[in-house]
Amino acid sequence: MTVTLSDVAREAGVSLATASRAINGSASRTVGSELRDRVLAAALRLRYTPDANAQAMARGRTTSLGLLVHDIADPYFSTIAAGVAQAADAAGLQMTLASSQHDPAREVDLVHLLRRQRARAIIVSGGRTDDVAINDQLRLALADYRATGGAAALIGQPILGVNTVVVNHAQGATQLARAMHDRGYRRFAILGGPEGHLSARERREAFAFALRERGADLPDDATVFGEFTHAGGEEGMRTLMARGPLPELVFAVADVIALGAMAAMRDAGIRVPQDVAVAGFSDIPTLRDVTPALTTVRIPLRELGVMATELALAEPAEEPEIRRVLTEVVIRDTTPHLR
Amino acid sequence: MTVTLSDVAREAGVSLATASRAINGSASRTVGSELRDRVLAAALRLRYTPDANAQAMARGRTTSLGLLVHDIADPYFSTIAAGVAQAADAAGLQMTLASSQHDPAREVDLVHLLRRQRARAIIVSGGRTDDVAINDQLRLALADYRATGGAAALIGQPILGVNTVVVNHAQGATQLARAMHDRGYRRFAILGGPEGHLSARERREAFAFALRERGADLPDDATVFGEFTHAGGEEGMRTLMARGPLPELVFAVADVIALGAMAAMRDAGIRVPQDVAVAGFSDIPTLRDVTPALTTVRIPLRELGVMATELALAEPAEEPEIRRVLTEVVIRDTTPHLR
DNA sequence: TTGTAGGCGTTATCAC
DNA sequence: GTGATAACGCCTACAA
Repeated sequence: MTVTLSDVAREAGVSLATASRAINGSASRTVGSELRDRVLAAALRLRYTPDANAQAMARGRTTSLGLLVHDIADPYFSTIAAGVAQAADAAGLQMTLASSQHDPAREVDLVHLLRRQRARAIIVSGGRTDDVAINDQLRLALADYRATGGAAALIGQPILGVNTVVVNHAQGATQLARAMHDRGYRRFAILGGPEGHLSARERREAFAFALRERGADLPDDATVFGEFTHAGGEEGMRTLMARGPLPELVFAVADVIALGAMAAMRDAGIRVPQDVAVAGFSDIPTLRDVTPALTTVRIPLRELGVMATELALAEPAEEPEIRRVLTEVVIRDTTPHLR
Repeated sequence: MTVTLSDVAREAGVSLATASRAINGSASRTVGSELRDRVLAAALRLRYTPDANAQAMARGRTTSLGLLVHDIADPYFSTIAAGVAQAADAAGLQMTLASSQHDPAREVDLVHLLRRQRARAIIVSGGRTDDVAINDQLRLALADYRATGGAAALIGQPILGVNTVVVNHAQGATQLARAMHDRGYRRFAILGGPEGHLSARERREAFAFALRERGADLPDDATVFGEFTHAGGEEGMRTLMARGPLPELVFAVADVIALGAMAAMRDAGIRVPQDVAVAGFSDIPTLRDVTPALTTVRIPLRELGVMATELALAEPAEEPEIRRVLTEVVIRDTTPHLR
């Protein structure tokens, strides 16, 4: 049914070894041009394709790179994925994309799965939570993977002894808080995402700290927790609206959350920014189509994917390598000067 | 370095065969519970993971499914990908995502690549063009793939003798044209995407035909061609604006194009819908965050991915199976009643 | 139920 | 430069 290299060798009248070398161009050995042409012609005639699995076994390594995301339909991840795809392609690797659907346990399973496939590298792009047990499992799974020759990189928190692209959320959130305070905002609410989500926590805590430093009003219940999704933003905003007097500005720890909040306000007839100002985090590409244009903190998402890929593929060093990425406040139309 | 099944067998004091059966649960043979426990314990102790490549070779099939897209960062494709990921997961398959970056030739290469990997199934989700040579190559590549036991499905045009999910673009475009005419629009322009892109062509021709049937004004140069991207929409709209009197309504053959057009108009100070009405096609999830809300023709994208996966994995029949999907006009705020 | 042995398609190590 | 042949890690008749 399937044409194998032996078939090609027989058809070309050469040995299996020669056929292999002709088609694959061995490292040291070289094949005479006449035989090589005969082999290539035979391969073409028989419509032969090498079996990547067999090659993987014989060579002891594959050519695929695994990318773990929380949700591929989320522009945050699909943008990172585009970066990874680009870098992987440049490195001659195929990308295997696995989605954990926001389930940390599933993420661990997926690392194991990728290890079974003997993927050349694994990139974990979704943020971690403060669940110690799960983090240990993930750390262990990655350690096993690396112990057997796998290369790994994370995007997010460097808590696992693996090469990591660390995004400086606190810096961006701090700058954002100050900029908003400078614009005259004093009463805030925060759509904080999941309580245990580390990046979300970093963003909201830095934001809150910077505000309090300025003496702004930020009661403890100013933060509403919820899912790291559009729906989570809608729901959080509805909670805020039901509560009574609206804040002057709502800081959502992620753009998708901010967009959900804006949708909820639209439905409720609340105007942005006239009635409430809004700021997000990440600067997903979607924002270019949103009006009023959303103020946010820019993370270079696509570059994140590229960097993580490079980091994963880099020569393994003693110490896990950490690459830090700065964030940048981008002020747009949802946060005009207030007074 | 890597722990193999033989190691586990030795550690457990059983034969290779028994270890294999214990860990994998063979079809017919069953393993005594005592031995099984011993094997499982040994595997755990040694942190053994089966080698998927070796299994693939021995079994003659893999557990991965390839998805081809034009651009993973495009919400159209990432939504389809989410559907495929979900269905693939339900079928116990891993998804390998490959992006052709809108290059049809690359798409053909990727099919070959996936064939090398012996992927269990391939789904080609990007629309085809009218390039006969490329289409032949793709057809041939898929035929080769299927001849060696691969399962394939397309989303788009059924021109390749493969199971296909066919979207009825013409129907949606026709209904849209009529609905817009009913609302009083008479002067139109079309942002038509790439000239040779089949889905785009279907949409714009059906739209134009339905309009002319109603006697609406649609000069030949009413259609501006361009890339199937946001940037393509911006550029097309700029061309339209430079041309002189604006049409009453701009029909973009894809939402991303429409969004690009709206961005260009925003920059130019042209108001939607007061100055120009806009309609798109696809109903990508992004639209929920766009204001004014974009009128469009809904394609059930996520379901498309699920259906294509099912179609690919379905029992191979005599005839290639065609599943037709209807589209539905969704009128929103960018196209109010005109007169 | 358990073990033995051959085979899956390539690559790589040796001789020649 | 070319050709046998032994791995690679696992599965699965077949035999016991």
